[in-house]
Amino acid sequence: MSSSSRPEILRATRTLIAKNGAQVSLAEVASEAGVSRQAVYMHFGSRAGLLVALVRNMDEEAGIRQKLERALLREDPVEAFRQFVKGWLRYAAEIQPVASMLFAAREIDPAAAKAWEDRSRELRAGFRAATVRLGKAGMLRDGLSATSAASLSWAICSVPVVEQLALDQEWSKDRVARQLTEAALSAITG
Amino acid sequence: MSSSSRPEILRATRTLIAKNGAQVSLAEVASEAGVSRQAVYMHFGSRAGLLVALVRNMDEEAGIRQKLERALLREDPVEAFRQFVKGWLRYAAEIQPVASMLFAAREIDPAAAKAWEDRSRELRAGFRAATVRLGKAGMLRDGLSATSAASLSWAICSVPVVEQLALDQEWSKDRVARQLTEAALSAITG
DNA sequence: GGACGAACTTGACATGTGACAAGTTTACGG
DNA sequence: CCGTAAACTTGTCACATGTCAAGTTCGTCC
Repeated sequence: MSSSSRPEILRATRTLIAKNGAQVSLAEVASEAGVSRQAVYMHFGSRAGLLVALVRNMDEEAGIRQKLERALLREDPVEAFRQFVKGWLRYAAEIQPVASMLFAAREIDPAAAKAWEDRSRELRAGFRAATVRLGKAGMLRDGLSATSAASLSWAICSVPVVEQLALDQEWSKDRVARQLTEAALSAITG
Repeated sequence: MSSSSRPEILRATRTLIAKNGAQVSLAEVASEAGVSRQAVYMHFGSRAGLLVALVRNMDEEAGIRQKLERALLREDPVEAFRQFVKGWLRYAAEIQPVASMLFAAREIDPAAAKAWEDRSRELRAGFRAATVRLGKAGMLRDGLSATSAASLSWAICSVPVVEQLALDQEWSKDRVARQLTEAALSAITG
């Protein structure tokens, strides 16, 4: 058995979440993937583990990391920040259903909490790279360090906010991305 | 049986959440309240129903609605917005554990989703009262209606953001409130 | 070709949520 | 004092998550 059913399980999960939203049981996933329920536990340990793996999988498929790193190469620090944030927000809107499930699972599952924490830290590091450059250009608000500005802008642009806005205003993903980008920029610059 | 055990169940829930966080089963709650598990279902219908009732209960106890309405009485629209938002944020930090549980429950429980939605609408109306006045004073950013500004600032000041920042930065509740207030204000004004 | 190990299956069990049915207690109005 | 209705109990069931144990089926290495 050289081929693992892991990718098949991930595919099945995505299909079912796309179809049914959060109401997806692991038994359904297993059935859709054509494996036993236990196989899911073998590969992913828990529901949260499956969601974490799914997010990572989507990250890689979208090449989001490279895209965001490329955004940071811009010379103008403001443009670098804008492109970075906009890139993240557009992607955030896409993964929102899965990310929200993970965010919710975090409440009761310590493993999910840790996974979310790790992911947050990574992204915050990206935001920080952008805010450090804004700081060097003397553009951050008084009393705001690059680190604090990174936390602040990251929190403002996090998945729950994107979700909330999408529901509230029925804005397009693009409109949400544009509005939040400008909001984050004004929030941390003078 | 003139006295209902409803308040007792709410009290027990609060106690247990304060002690154990989100890992609280309804059986534990019932036991702590000295009633049967079914009694909890009689009064609140579901786990989500219990959380909704608990949040409403805390709202009333804190008199948050009156406090926020009072903030809106300020003459200066900027000060009214600041006081309103700061008032909300300080309270949000207090109810954060319960509110986060409700937010998470929303993913799988339609009743929780609706309850959250209702609550959001109420608060957004408050934000809107503040942004309308900013709009009349010509202080909103170009292309931003009072309604959009309300959604935006409300999303930026929502419970998950408060939670994220508190975790990220280990800022005090007050510091989170101050930073987010200024962030929201800059985000919607020119 | 036979032993070994990884991937996977079947089956069982513990715990939590939520629904349902059939009782019991208690206050209260007639 | 009796009947009724609300509040509550006990007991049971379906279903989801997560864990454990004992198989089976492969490919692979010697």
